[in-house]
Amino acid sequence: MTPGQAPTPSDFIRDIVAQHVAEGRYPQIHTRFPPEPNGYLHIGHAKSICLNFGIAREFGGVCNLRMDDTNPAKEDVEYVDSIQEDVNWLIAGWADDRLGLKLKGKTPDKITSNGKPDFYLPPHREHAGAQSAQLLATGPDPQNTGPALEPFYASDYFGPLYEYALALIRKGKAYVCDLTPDETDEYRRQAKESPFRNRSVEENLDLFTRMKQGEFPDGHRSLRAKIDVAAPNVWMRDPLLYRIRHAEHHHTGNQWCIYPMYDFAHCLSDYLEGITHSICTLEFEVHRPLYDWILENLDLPRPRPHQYEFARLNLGYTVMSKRKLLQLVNEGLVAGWDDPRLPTISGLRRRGVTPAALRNFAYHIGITKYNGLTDVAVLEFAIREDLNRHALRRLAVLRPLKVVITNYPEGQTETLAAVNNPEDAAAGKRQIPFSRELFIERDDFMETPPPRFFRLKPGGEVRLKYAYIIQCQEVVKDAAGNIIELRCTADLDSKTGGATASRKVKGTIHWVSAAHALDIECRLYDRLFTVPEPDATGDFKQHLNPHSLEVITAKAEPSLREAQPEARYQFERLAYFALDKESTPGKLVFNRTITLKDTWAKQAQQG
RNA sequence: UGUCCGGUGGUGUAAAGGUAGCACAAGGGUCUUUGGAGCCCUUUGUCAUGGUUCGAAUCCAUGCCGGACAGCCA
Repeated sequence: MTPGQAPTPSDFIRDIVAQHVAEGRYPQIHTRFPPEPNGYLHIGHAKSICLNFGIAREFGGVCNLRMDDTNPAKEDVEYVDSIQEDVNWLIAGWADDRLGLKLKGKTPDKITSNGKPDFYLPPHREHAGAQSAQLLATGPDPQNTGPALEPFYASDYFGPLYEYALALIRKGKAYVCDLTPDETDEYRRQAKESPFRNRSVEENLDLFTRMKQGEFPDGHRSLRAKIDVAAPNVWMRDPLLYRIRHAEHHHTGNQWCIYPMYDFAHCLSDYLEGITHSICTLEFEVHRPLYDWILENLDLPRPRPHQYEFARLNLGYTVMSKRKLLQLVNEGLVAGWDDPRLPTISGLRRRGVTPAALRNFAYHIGITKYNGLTDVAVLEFAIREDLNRHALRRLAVLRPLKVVITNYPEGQTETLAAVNNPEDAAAGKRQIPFSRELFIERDDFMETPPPRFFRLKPGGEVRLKYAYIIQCQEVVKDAAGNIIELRCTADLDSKTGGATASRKVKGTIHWVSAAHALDIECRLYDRLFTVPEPDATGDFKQHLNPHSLEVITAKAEPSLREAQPEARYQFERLAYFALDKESTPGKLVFNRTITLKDTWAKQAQQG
């Protein structure tokens, strides 16, 4: 969907935000997108990005990008970098002016709000529009004197978070527990109080300080909220707030050996940044009472954020969990996180899917609390819709069959005008060479065709796109009986402007001039799995599609030599393609993004 | 098992007590120098049973079905 003409989406979360805006509840709407840097972003994250940035965009707000990095064991800067790149790519030209960033290295300010001590870290205000996206993607521009910006990091809040933990202890609302992990689980299951639950404030303070100082090994003590061990919601049964991890953190190094849990860190990170609407997926619904409890039990002087949940995306014929994606990558079942068969944002990008198509997809699937399975056809439609409007048309033959035009002079070449995009007159025209020897698609010829086969057959006529009507006179075979060449005659008056140009023939096929054709590598991708729900039962890997990638050498019209990485191409009558990052001038490599709809294939299949 | 959340054509989503609509998919037609795109048409739905009401997808009750959670992961 092109920016500006997109209809404004409507869903239950936007309804809530709209109501808050109407009530004037907040000076500005502030959302956030908080991935954990422990894997690459996928199309499910794209849904969330479109929601959070979309809301910021539609209601004049800001959306912070935040690394939710409270677990040093799983996180890595590689992921931080990829997340920034993917977010930047997806929102560029659409919501990049809503992107909330902060000055590099900045941590929350200790301020006074409404007469009380407070911590606060608002987005840097000076950045605007594409500049911020640029900074995010590539770091500071040497020509730009502006400050370097970076995303927010939950790990930048470890200091304030520690203070909040202390405050909870002082209020008698948190305690240090010596139970082992297994014991803790068992006690919680049985709704039993920890024997350490009623330690004095002084003892808790002492123990927690010593936890921080590194006196105890991993797992030997934890900080727990003192709520209700018999609460029906298990998350309220004295949940852990802090655990001991003697591990190096990608962002804070060796500064800490205690790390806050998600529940403690997330609500307070939202608060610190001034988030108004904290939107997450359904699995956090049962955590909401805890989210609220923590914020309510600290004396926070500014308005508290609130959490809202929506259903995560499930898409047919793929897997979405980071664990499974990581497994595919680590076991070499795909060629890295940006393998074009993966539903990762980087994979989709490499495959040739555009940000607009992804945003359009997000618009079409909507936002609800119903946990369903979205048909891949919806994604495919969104991709085709965008590519159809913008892709440049080119002629290429994937599986070549030689054709000789016997009445066309040997050695003669002429150039024919071809339309770049019938959907967009402004895309102009290009020249393509024609000569006596051509390649056509093997599929476009059948010696004994079924009824309604409108392509070339012995004695039959067909239009060569942008060129002549030809008639097949002779089928040449090798000793084994394979068709190796077709000898045809052309109606030399039938090209555009000619006497017989308007003659009606049923079929039109694509072609390339043999002498001028470029050899290009085409990577033909198909769905990664053979079943709609690979992870429904058993091992998802047993459903991998063995034919998810086929590499072929195709023959292409010479203008493709100038193919651009950011451009999209439609090889007419076949599919959309985009240049792969491994392409070089000496060896052009194209990824098939998606095939054209093929009603003939469907018809042929049905018999 | 407990807690929470859901259930509208094949799929995804609208309808805030008043004509069940949209998109994708499927089928048919039209057009076409892409069997693409476009345009037109068609099929298919409120989980069940009661209740409230002039009127229920919507409110209430019960039942049924599905999902999430029950990590010192997020």
